[in-house]
Amino acid sequence: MVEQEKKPRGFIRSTRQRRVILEVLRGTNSHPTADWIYQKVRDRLPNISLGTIYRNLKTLAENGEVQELNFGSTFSRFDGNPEPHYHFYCQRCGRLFDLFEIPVDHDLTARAGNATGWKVLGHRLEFYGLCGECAKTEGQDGTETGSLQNDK
Amino acid sequence: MVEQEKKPRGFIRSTRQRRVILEVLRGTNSHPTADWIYQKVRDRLPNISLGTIYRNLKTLAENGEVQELNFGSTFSRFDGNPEPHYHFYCQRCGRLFDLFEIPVDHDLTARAGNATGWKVLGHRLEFYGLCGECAKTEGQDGTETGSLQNDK
DNA sequence: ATAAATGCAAAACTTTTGCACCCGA
DNA sequence: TCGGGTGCAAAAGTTTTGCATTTAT
Repeated sequence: MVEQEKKPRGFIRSTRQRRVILEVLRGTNSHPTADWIYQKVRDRLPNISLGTIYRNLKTLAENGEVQELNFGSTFSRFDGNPEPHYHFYCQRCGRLFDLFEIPVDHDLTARAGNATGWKVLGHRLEFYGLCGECAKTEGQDGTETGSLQNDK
Repeated sequence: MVEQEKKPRGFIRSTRQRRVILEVLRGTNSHPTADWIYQKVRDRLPNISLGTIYRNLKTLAENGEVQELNFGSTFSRFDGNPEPHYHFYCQRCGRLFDLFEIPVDHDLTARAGNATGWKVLGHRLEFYGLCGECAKTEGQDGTETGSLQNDK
């Protein structure tokens, strides 16, 4: 039950559902959940099913069109930007931000390979703390940012 | 339903269940799942319930006794070593290894704070690829490399 | 034509929770 | 004593899957 490596499909069809899912995901930088994407896509394709959302997100991730992120939660979030980059997670409001300011350090991957002798292909890096908005209100209750946290 | 910041409890009791869970987790470097821990603990406490495992793992994590890891899967793995360190995930066999060879770079956290102006408290870093054993047998069973987003 | 993709619903899995009872400090 | 902890079972939340049907190529 551990998630293994995934192999890209031979060829993948261009379906209306797949196209809309990709457009929705490319059109936000909020790193949404599958269910959030489902709700958005339903505005344009009312009959789409949640299973199709999941199947397509998996296919798109396997083909490098989107990224699946599994930081600090029981559910996945998706990133429409397939380019490797780092993230920042606000542990107060729960939002996930791109952190383009720190460039991806490919040397780090190489160093890990040299240090272990293994085939290290890449790395994932996520920062955490309080985002600008939440840092301002630090010390206050913290449950009052509820409107922001539910991206789903 | 995004996981928020957790505040340590005032004081936590030392119960038989909590003690055994911690011993089991400290006694392995395999970064096990809650269910694996449950099976192990049951050898010594046959009546323990899975709910108690989860409640204690959460409490222990909140108090800095263990770490919860959420890399690349829908379920959590736990690390009995509370000291910050990096990990390596083998995408072939699914095992998660400690990577003590690369020391934690606290400067990275500081750089992210400077770059964003936010309150960056730390970071999580995980490498992925093929471990020594799996690299040897690469290409044997149709499990291809390169499906995940590699560094370029 | 035919293999991939979809919709629907059920199932699988992981994790949380309500509640009565128990136990450690 | 008494509030935290436990066991049990049910529920919640996320993701996967079987199957008949549709659709892209």
